[in-house]
Amino acid sequence: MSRDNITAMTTGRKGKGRDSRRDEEIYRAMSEAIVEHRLSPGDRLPEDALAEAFDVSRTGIRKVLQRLALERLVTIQANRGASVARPSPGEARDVFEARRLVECALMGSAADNMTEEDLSELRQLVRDEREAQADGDQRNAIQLSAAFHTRLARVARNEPMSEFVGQLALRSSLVIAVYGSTDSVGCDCGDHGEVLDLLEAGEKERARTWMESHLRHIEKSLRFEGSSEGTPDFKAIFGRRGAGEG
Amino acid sequence: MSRDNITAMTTGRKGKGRDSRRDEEIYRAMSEAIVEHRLSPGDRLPEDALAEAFDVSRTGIRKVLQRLALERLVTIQANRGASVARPSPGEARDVFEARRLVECALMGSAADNMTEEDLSELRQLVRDEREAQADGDQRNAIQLSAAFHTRLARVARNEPMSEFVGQLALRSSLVIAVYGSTDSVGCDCGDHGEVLDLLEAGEKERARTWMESHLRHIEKSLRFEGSSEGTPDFKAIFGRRGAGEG
DNA sequence: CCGCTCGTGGGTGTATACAATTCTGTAGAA
DNA sequence: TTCTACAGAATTGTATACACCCACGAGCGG
Repeated sequence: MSRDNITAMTTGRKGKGRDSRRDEEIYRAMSEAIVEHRLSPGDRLPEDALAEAFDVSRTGIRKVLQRLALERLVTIQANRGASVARPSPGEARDVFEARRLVECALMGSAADNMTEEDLSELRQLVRDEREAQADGDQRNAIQLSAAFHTRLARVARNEPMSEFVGQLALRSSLVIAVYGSTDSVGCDCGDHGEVLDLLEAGEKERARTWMESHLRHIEKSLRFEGSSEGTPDFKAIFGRRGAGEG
Repeated sequence: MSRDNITAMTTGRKGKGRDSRRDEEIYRAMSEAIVEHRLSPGDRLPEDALAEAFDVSRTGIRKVLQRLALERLVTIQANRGASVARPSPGEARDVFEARRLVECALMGSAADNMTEEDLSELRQLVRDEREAQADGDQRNAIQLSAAFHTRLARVARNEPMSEFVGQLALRSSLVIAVYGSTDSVGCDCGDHGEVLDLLEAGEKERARTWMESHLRHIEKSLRFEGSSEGTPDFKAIFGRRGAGEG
């Protein structure tokens, strides 16, 4: 969809911010851009430029950046500003380990609480994701994959858990942006539809093991070579020249 | 990583805020006040008053309030300001269900990764908590109980998970503030030291079941009667005609 | 006497101004 | 030529000012 159109609509008049949901809009736009890899890890996020881009003052931008920082999608260094987070290999490992623990643990109550509406929405997401992959639209595919996991977690009807999974899924997109090979997203690690079949059939244990191996498969496809932690590795930065993103 | 010490060191000065970590300071002070029930659920948190209390401008206060809101410790209503969150019964259930899922799942790697230092710090927390309970210092006891669970989660060496547990523990303190009977904290639900013994002995499964029953016990001690969400139900408040209690 | 409308005040939402800090580029000296 | 020191620019951190919104209360009409 067109984030810019939405922005334009709500900004109809450039007057004062009567619209208190503008922050949320900006947050969504930025996190989506990060998840879809239109913003790459390490990219600087100057407040002024963002403020001008969204036609708000730095105040609003700062609020969003702080939130993104709490969610570990951006990194804020004191007096040096914000940039898109670049997860370390350790962070990457933690994120996927957490996902294995949490998402697998949720399969039970997901099977118990699955409704027709859940199922239909999830199957739609699977179709969209397949289509995106078929079209080679990696950006959409990544975003939809994360959306699937997040939506699936919501079936368990536990808000703290589903929110946590949502954050982990977002962070995973960052991890894949840094360490992922081109097909890390889900091409070769099976289809998300499979787990829906298992859940629909009430096969909780098999759903759990499916999710476990699914996440393990993604994690194993990551390539950690040559990225030292903490210090920005100029090797990767110089190598980034030619490729916008893949 | 050892910036906490720096924060503590710089705490002495109350002069002008050239300390850019003042936000963190304020955050800790406020969350601690909430956890220790010095601030009660529903209490208003006007920005001006807080700004004066901490001797900063509203800007800094707003930043902290937004963070606390993201962590569900305070509720921010548009144009109506912030107040200490008042978890609904549903939220309370979700929080404890999430804790059961997550904290139990962490027992395995906690047992694997437990070090001498972990153990000694945890045992110290247990001693402090016992002492607080013996002294009838409920505030400290609550805070220390939450600290124990948070510290224990850190043993699993997974930052996203331990952060999540930390947030859930904080929210639990709020839940107890609203629905807890006086002894909900931990008087009668066993001693935290027990799980340390189990973990030290490598009894993963027993540690898991201990944690499960521990959390279930706390949850069962909650009293949900008479506090409906949002609107206080005046039927229950004034309708003492039919109610046995009077 | 009760209900409705309008005015006022407390408090939040946003923008802007100013101070502090970091980074960059240049000039000078060994 | 190279390293260091300093100055300027750019960007963030913080405070303040002003506009807006909602709640409460007074005044008016039914």
